[in-house]
Amino acid sequence: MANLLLSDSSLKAYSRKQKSLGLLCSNFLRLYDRGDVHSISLDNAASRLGVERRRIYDIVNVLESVGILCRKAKNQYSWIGFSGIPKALRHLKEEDMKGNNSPIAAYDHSRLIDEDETCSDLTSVSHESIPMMSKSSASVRCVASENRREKSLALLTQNFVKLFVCSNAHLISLDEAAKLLLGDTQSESVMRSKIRRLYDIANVLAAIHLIEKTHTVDTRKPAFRWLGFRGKVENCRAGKPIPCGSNKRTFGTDITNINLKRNKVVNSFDLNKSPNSQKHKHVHLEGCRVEVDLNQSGKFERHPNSKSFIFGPFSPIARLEVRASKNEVKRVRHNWVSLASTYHPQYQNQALRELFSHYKDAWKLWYSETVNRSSIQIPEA
DNA sequence: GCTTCCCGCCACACT
DNA sequence: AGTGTGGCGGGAAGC
Repeated sequence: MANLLLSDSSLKAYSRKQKSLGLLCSNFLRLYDRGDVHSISLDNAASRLGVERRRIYDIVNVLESVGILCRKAKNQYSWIGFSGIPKALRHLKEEDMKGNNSPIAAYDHSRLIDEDETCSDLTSVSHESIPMMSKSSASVRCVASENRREKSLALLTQNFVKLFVCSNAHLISLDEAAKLLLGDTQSESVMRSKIRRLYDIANVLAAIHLIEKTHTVDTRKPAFRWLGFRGKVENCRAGKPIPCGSNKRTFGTDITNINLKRNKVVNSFDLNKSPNSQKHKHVHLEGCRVEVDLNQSGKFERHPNSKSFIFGPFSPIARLEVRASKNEVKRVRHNWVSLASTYHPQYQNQALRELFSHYKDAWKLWYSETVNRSSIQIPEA
């Protein structure tokens, strides 16, 4: 089926870019993000987009995880749209607050939704789903199913999104995300395989502008920046051109990726703002890869021993955001405390639990020795 | 040479 | 048993 694309005479050589998951996702959205679409057939989507079903599964699993779609039945999905994202994100956050961090708790609701569900309220559906899961957990089949679910792209997506929405971090490197989500003691090949999945997820999330792919400032390692949902609904609606400033292709009428290139160099996320205002946006984002300028603002003092801490993915980097107001700085501090207090991922392997525990301890220490001017206490896990 | 990620095999789940 | 779903990793494009 995908070869239909290649049969086009205008396409001389194979190009991976033209078949990317991100591009396919954009076209998928363009196809279905219309007012009159309520139900989506995977077969229909695959044939209209000129790809194999397998690729559609990747997309719908990620989109469903962020509330854009909802599985209705075999081969059938309900279209919720971008308006479903805030609710889904809120749910993930609430779920995290309640301590439902385990991969199992972060259920795959696609399996559990009754066919009669309207999916109009993803949150309520989700909360119903969790107890259903535990009730049936005794069965062998469910154990096997859970095992599979633990590895699912949907769950990985949710946990990936949680890294941002539950910690208020807004820049996480690929390495860090992989370690947090997948563990760092597994074999090289397992890790490599899982990182492939992170790329898959990132490409879809980037296509809906929830994140953008970027690099860490210091090491130039690949990283993901959280753009969040705010203001994205209109800009992301399929069919609307991506404004200037982005090197992403603008989508014309061709829904099947032919002759269209993806450019991952620059993803404009704030499409109507100048570069300067984007800088400012970092402050306004609930961002915690804390772009709070310790050196220039003078609001924090760097502890002489702080360099000895290994903070892991949520390191309080020393780069400062000059324009951060006192309240913002205070809020950021509080966010970090909240992170340490509420983020208790249920890692399966001991080493990863220890790793996270180490990060957390390092953070507590750093916080208490350098910035703790308040009486906020970090409860024990 | 390393990173990124498309592709499709095939195991598992569902009907 | 047939079909749907999706984990997984090989390997090639891209850089």
